[in-house]
Amino acid sequence: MTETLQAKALTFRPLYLQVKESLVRRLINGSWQPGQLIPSEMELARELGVSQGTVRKALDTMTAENLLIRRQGRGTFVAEPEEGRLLFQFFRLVQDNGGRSFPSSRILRSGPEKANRQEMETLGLVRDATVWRIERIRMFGKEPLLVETITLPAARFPGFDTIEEIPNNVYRLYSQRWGITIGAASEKLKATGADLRDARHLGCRPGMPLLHISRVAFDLEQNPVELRVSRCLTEKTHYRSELR
Amino acid sequence: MTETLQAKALTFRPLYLQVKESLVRRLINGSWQPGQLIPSEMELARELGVSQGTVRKALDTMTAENLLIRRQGRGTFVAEPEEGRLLFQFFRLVQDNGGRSFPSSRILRSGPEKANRQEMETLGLVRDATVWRIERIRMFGKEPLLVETITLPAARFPGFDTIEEIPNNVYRLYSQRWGITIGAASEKLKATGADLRDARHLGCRPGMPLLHISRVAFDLEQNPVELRVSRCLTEKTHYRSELR
DNA sequence: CAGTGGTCTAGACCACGCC
DNA sequence: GCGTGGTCTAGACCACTGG
Repeated sequence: MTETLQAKALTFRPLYLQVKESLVRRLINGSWQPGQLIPSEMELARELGVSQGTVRKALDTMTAENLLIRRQGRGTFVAEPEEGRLLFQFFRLVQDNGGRSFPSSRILRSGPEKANRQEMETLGLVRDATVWRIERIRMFGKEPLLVETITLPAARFPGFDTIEEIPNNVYRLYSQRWGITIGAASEKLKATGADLRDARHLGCRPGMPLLHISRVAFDLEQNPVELRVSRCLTEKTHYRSELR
Repeated sequence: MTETLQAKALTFRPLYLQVKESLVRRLINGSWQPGQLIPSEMELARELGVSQGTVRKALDTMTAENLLIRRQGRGTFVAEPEEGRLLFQFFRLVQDNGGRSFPSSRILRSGPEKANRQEMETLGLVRDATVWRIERIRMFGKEPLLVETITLPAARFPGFDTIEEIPNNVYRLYSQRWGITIGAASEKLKATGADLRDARHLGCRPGMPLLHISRVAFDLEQNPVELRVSRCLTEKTHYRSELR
């Protein structure tokens, strides 16, 4: 770290941010795997040639971003994509009765396609780029909850078409198979009426009000890597948003 | 602060949290007003008999909760309810074209009522408690955006009925008139069809899909103080949710 | 009991805003 | 130039975990 000391007053970057980036790089390039115990503050401080306090500040900001989990007396661990509570970090649909179970999935279609205009724009693709497009229904027990379309840039997910069975938890798959960690997402919500396809899949009448959620998910480097459009029944379920 | 040193190993509370609570109390009881410059870290440290670092940690957590705004070189200020960006902390509706202007309001009705079941439960009221209920339309220019009902416990907002004109920004009113600062809110979103009343006010057909948002807002002590139900057209507007 | 993260302190220097 | 918050360091002690 000492050799990267900045020129004074120009392009000042705090040391702890440089440390943080160096550590995030280890997450990105996979040298630190999800669930793994990382070295202690003292070890990292020695290794990087900075004080323990500076390492701590870097680790604290990463913890605040849900990249790490710190446990007093045990150590600092790489957060697992969608484990435990984190499972619900990106899943905001809650049953009205308070239950927060996780819906199962049934794949409708899956395969390579040409990106449409919306996909090109949100995922930053060139014209006619290939994407993997997955359509599935998600349900609580036997009750259909939503139908969704997931779009992935084929270039970032090579060999996706060779996956034998697409799991319910795809973020975990992205991490395990391609080392892609979803760090943030941005959702746009609208109310819309069910079209004929929605109605068929969800077992409702056409025109039924649906919650339309379009999500762009970003990797640790802030690149958009997934577009997901969900159309959701909200008779027994709602979307929960906490404003802080 | 020294006289409140805790008994060892029992009910351990970090010093900086005690400091934080002591400072939050100044916000609650109004001795620090919105927009005001508060004493510097050094002054607070001296006054409370702790180190500057401990004060800093307290101030940092309060800043993270949007209670304070720190500006290097200038000082630390009490956040103004719904000022600048904070205006949009609790306003998640964005125009599809990217505009984030703030809709105007037209009051439909306003007055005292008996709390209904939902209001009793979410606001923690006794049976037949009096509430203020305000109904209004909000619009971008001449285009109706939503109709909403705001419910306030009369006990927490004495004299609300004497307000000559209810402003667009009610959170600022709560703060100025009753010293009640909204610190957090929780929203439940559903898709629903417009009823006859919605249709009349919003100028749409009955059955039109609407975004139904029901919000409970909390003061700095985590008491629920406002229930707000909004029914929103989403043809040119969407609800934005950032997942981090 | 050793090792980890969590808290607390004290002091130095830096970047920023304002006069 | 001065005062503010922001960074960085070093060291001490505390609370928690697991062997």
